[in-house]
This record gives sequence, C-alpha cells and structure tokens, in this order.
Amino acid sequence: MSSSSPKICFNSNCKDVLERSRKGWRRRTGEFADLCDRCATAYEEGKFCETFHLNASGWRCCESCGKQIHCGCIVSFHTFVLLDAGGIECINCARKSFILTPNPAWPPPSLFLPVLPDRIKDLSVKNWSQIAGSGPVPWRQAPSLLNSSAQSELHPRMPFEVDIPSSVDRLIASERLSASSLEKKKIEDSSERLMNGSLQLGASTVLENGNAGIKREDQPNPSVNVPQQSSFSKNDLSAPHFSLTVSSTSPNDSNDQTKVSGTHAHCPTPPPPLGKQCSGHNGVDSSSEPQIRNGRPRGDARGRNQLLPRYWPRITDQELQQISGDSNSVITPLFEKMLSASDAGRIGRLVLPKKCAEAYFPPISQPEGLPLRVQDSKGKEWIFQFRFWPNNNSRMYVLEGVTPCIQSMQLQAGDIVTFSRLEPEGKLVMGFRKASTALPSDQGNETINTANGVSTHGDANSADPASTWSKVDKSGYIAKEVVGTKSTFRIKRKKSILGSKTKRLRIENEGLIELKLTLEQAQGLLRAPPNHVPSVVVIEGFEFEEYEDAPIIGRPTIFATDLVGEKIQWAQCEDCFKWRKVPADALLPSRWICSENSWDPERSLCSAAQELTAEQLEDLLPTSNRAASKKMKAAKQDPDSVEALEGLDTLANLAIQEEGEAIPSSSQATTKHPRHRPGCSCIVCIQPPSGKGPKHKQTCTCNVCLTVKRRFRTLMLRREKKQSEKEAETARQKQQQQQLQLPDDDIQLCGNTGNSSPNQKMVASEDPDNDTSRRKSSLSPFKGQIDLNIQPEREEELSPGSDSGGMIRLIQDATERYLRQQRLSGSGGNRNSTGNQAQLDVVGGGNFSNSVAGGSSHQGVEADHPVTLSINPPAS
DNA sequence: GTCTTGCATGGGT
DNA sequence: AACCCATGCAAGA
Repeated sequence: MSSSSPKICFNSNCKDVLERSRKGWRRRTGEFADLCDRCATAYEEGKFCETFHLNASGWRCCESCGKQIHCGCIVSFHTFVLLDAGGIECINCARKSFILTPNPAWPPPSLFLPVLPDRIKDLSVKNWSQIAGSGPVPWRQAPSLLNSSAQSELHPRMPFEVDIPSSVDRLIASERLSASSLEKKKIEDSSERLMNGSLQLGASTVLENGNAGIKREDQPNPSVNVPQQSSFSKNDLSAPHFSLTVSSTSPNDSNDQTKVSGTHAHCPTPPPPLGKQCSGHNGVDSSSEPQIRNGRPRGDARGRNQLLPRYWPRITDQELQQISGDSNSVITPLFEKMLSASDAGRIGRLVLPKKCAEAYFPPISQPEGLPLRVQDSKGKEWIFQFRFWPNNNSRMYVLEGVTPCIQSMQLQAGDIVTFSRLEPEGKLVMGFRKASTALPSDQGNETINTANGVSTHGDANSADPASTWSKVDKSGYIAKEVVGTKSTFRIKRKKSILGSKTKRLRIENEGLIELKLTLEQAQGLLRAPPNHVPSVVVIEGFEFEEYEDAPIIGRPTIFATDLVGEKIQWAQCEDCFKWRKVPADALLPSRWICSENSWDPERSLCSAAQELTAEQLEDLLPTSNRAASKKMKAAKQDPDSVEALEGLDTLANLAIQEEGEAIPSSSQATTKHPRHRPGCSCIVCIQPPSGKGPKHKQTCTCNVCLTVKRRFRTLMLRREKKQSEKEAETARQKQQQQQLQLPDDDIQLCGNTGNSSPNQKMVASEDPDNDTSRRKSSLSPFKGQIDLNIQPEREEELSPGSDSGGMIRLIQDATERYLRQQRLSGSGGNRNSTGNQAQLDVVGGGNFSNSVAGGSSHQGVEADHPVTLSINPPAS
C-alpha cells in the first residue's frame, strides 16, 4: 500500500521487510501506513508510541488523568484533544468532560483545504494568529449548531466542507478501531461526539512538537487551492462539519464563547456581531443547551445549534464572494432553505424555518411582523414582510412578498435560498442556488451533487418543477426512478426535504417505468427473511405468506422435493431458461444464471442439459408457487420466451435496482387485471390502460363504448322490467335473498375468472334476458355512480383525462338520462334501490374491496371481478 | 371569478 | 408526543 516503501515496514524504527503488509495509520497522502506484523500489532494495541517513540519528544500528560500521551505523533494523533486553556486531555477524559473537540484532522490541509478567497484567507490568517497555538488546520465544525442533531442525522456534506474530517473519522472509527488503550466502543463514542464537538483552541504544542507536519508556519497552506470536494466526500456520509472556528477575545464573550463567522469549514470570516443580535431573540433559549464547558456553545450558535441540518448554510466561497462583492464586508451564512412548491408558488410566501427566523431575523411580537430589507446576491434590495402566523401554540414564520425576488432569481421549487448576513452592516443577504446547478466551486459534479445534497431532483431543465413531481398514479403502477450515479444522496435528500411527504415525492419523469404484475406474481418473488418461517394466511381461498420481517425479493423458483425426499428449488437460468436444481434455502438473485449455480457445478453452464423433462416440469406445477408455475408454463409454451416472465423480473429488478428499462408485462394476463387472459372482452380488458388511449365521446362507437352502452342498456332494461314486476313486498324480499345466493356475474359485468371460460360467462352476463342477471342488476347498490374498474372508494379520484373517467362520464350521461326517466315514472325504483343497498354493498363493493385488498388471484369468483358496473339513482 | 389572507390540517421528524 | 412546516382551504377583498 505504501507507495514509498512498499516492501518495508513503514515504521522508520523498524524497516523490516514486509512479509505481510498490515494497515497502520493513515498517512498524509491518505494512504495507510504499511506495517509489519509486529508494528501493526503494537499499533493496534495502542502501544506503538510506547514501543517506538518512547524517547521521542511530544509526550504529554492528560490534564485530567495524567496519562501519558505521545502528542507529537500521528499515531496517537486522535487520542487526545487540545484544551482551550492549554494542555491536553486524553480522549477518554475529554469524552467524560464533554470536550468534543477533535484534534486537527488528518490528512493535513495541504491536501484538502478548500479554496479560500484571498480576503478570507487573510482573515483566516489573522484570526488564526490570534489563536494561541492553533495550527492552520481545518477544525471541526465548532458551533454548537451541531450539538443537537448532527449526531443523529446523516447530513449531506456541505460544499465547502473540508474533507479532512473524514480522515479523522476514519482514524477514530475505522482505522483505529483497536487503537490505543481505549476500548473500541469508547473510541467510537468519542468520535461521534467529536463530530459534534466544537473547537478546542489554545494548545499548540502537539502541532508544533509533532511530526505530523502541521505547523503553523505552513499556513496559509498552499493546499488551500485544492478543490473543496475531495474524493472522500462520497463515502463520508457522516462526515462532521469542519469549520475554521475562530476564538474570540471579545470582552462580550464572558463565557468564553467563540464568535463564529462563516459557520462552515473554509469560511473563516471574522466574528460578526451576530451573537448580540440574536441572543435575546425569542424562542431560542440557550439555557436549554447542554452545559458544555470550554466555550460552547458559541455565541453565534445559540440559534443555530438548534437548526436542523437541512437549514445549515452551504454557501460556497464563490457565493460568498459574489454576495460580498468587492466590499470589505464579511458574509456570515445564516441558513438556507430549499424552496417548497408553496414557497416558490405564486402566493409569494416563503415559509421560514422557525428556528432560523427566530435566531437570525429580528424578533417580532406581532403577527404582522415588520418589513425586512433583504439584499439579493446581485445587490438588489428587496423588502419582505417578515411575519408569523399563530400555529398550534407556536408560530409559523413567513416572508411575504417574495415572489418578485424569487422570480428575479428564476427560482423554483427545489432551488435553495440562502440567507446570510453582511457584516458589519448587518444587512441580510439572500442568495440562491439552483437545485440543478453544480456549485461554482464544483470540481466534480458527482461529488458535489451527492455531497451537498443540492442536486435533489435531477431534472434541472424542467421549466416547471411541478412537472417533475412523481406521478405515482392510481392505476397501481409503480413508478421507479432510474437511479443514476447520484442516486444515493439524491434520494436521501429527496426524502428528507423534497419527499418528506409521499404525495410530494418527486421523481424524474423520464425515469419512470411501469411495473405491472399481480400480487400473485409478487408473492412468487417473496421469500421469508432469513430465519423466519412465513405464516400462511388464507384470504378468499388464496394463500398468502406473511412474514414477520420484511420479505426478501428474489428470483421466483419452484419448490419441490427431489427423489430422496429432500426439499429443493428449481430455478430457471436467466440466459438459457433451463431449470436448475438448487437448495431449498437458496435465495437467488432476481437475475440468476447457470454460472451462479454453485450447487451443481456440472450444470453451472448454460450448455449443460436440463435435468428436468418437460413432463417433469409439468408435474411440478401443482407444487410450485403460483408465480413460478406461471413462469414455468410460459417457459414450457415457449422456451425461448423471455417476455412471459418479465413482469416478475421487473419487480425483482426493481428490488435490486439493476436496470430501469421498461419491460413489457407478462403476456399471460392482461394488463388490466391479472386474471383475465388475452382475448377476454370484459370491460376492463378492452380498455386501454388507465390514462391512455383516446377519450370517448358520447357518440363514440368504439368497442369499449359499445360494450358499455350495451351493458348499460341491458341494465336499464332489466331495471325497467324489474319495476314492472313489483309485486308483493314479502315475495320480493324472498327473491332478493335468492339472488344474493346466486353467482354475482351481473353487477360485476366482467365477472369472469380467467381460469375457466370467461367468454362464456361474459356472454351470459350480457344476455339481456338472463333472469339472474336481470334480477341482480335491479339490486345495484350504488347511487348515481358507475364504477368501472376502480375502487368504489376512489371514485372521486378518477382522473377526468383518464379513460376510465371517460367511461364514467359516458355512463353517467346515460345514468342521468335514466334518472330523468325514473323521476318521471315515480319514485318506486328509488325505494327499491336504496332499500337493497346495504345488502348489495356487500355483494358488490364489499367484495370488490376485498379483491383489491386480498390480491388479484383469489379463487373466489367475486374477487376476480374487478369491474363493477352498478347504478344507483340518488336517494332524493 | 380571482386573488389574498390567515388559519387549520396532517404528515413527517 | 410534541413540534415543524407544507399545503389546503375558507373567508374576505
């Protein structure tokens, strides 16, 4: 690993030839020191310095416990913290005493310090120079801003975060898992705390004495020109925020609170008078902050420390520079917010995060608030009304009148507005960052996009952000975002901000594929999680496996028993479609091929013959799970057919997020409802998918419309006939009871299971003279609404543009005509209908609901009838 | 009918 | 469980 001495132990006191290289500490280059066994062991046992550096300088005692620590050595670099008052404390004691400040991170800034504007650099130097003994190294995010939530939340890296933290994290959390005398857990614990810790300044000896190479004279470090985004960004989700935190000797700061400017990393702007401004603000009670000694919380951070990470400002140097222009002003980033649809909408109200508003904006006691002068990044001044609404015993802060500004910046939902303060004027500055735009300081889009969480929803080109919102439509299709390289963080960010509500989920349109498969098929994909035995529930005659834990989605297989009675699975190769025997407990990936058949090397090639004959496969069918049997049938019918199983594979693919290609659905079932076979002429199957196909006019003579009309006509005829048959009430009741016991193939006009002979039943149900049907139709329970292949409870959700909606309108028109007729002919029919409603709800709507809930593959007749056509005149 | 305003609601954290 | 906040929505302009 070591580039300099790959075969020699990296320990200069050892220099043994490496027989086996073991990783030691992280070097300045970011690589790990390659150690021999002996040194590595010493290192891992925390005895490295004791062993090899005993006579070296830099040994110091922990101020608390007196333990000797070699502070001048990279190896022990993480095992102590520098105390404000000088001296050091071992990490154990630091942890106990809530000193959360880490030591300067490693590798040193020569590698990762971001670009600092000259002005900032100067300031940095100046401020650093005020810090006794602190080296020009990036420090962890100092403000107590991090105290509250950072620990529990993986936040996206800030664009100007220095990536050194990653190394510290690694040093502590990974590289040094066994390091030192600290037990692992403590170390991790400490590292976590350290992430949130603030800066301990004042002790410099470690840097000056050490061989770590961080010397104050190095600063300003040439490395500041290195791109901000290091390669660590990606894999350092939990990277703490480093900040160039500046110690202040301000007399105001009696509590040793360090004023912070530039809340982040490389923005060591000078201490602003922010603390004063915000300290008395309502709602931010510093007393609630944990009592932490050594100067935390910072004055400035009183409000900030309670901010959610998503509001932490991520303003880049360039942005800062742009905002501050050529003036001598210093920008203090305050917070940022991603614009919601409401924010960016026409209402012109920008909801302000409460804590941010209370921390950084002037206190307001009246809901009317006050006008707030805000300057945009171009220097243009805007005046917004900063006010609040009472809300649940709290307040909701808004900036009103932001529309012109938002428009001026051409912002839209998903973009980010940043609020900063211009010092010393104290002027508020509003910047922005387009969601789609890589930060100016980007050195790599991927890194920045993933790291700063800004690029949240991808499609920057969409003029209308709303158009990019996901349409997880009601048809039941599953929309999947094709995840690209940015997916991980984008999804995370999406979830945390944009997608906080499912209905607001935003997914790129182009990434949508349709997934059409039945529950039956899906069931075939599910496997009980490891060590779980699924329980079987029978719903309407169909067995469902229930899993206590989340099931695993894998390749559908056929479970069987081999000749010796051992349970096995039959799995089909993705490539050759041959069936291979695998152990019963094997969970195969959705795309499984012969070469992965490690259980049977002889058949680990597609060229190997299949064990099973077609007949055997056929025999297996009854014992197989349904999805698999379908699959097998398809394979039998057409061994080369891939499509037959692609619906299944689609889900499996989704599960493993392999490919985002739209895959045609299974050819075995129609896309409308799975039990219906091709050729089924039911109302559902003859329709195009929801939302597709042309709209139907009343005069439309297409197959769908004709069918609907015909059926409706039939229904009407039956109803008329029924009315004329009104006789004794008791007799009718009796008749109804009989009807309820009869197969329900009329209300659900397409009530044919695909299993047997759908068309026969269809014909029967369409027969206007069919008495059974006629009687049933007269009992239709619904009121003035006709339900075509939708859930009754969802009828209000019908999209007017959808085909279903068109059908609905079509029938509704007819219904209205019918109702008019009814009104003319009296109210008897109404009574009939309403009188029967309760019962028929069970027959019609009730069963339909069940079919939806219970799955589409029930053997029950009614469950197989997703289409209901029912009519009910209004009660009035 | 449209826009504005202020509050209510409810999902998410 | 409390709080936050995005959005809905009704009343008023």
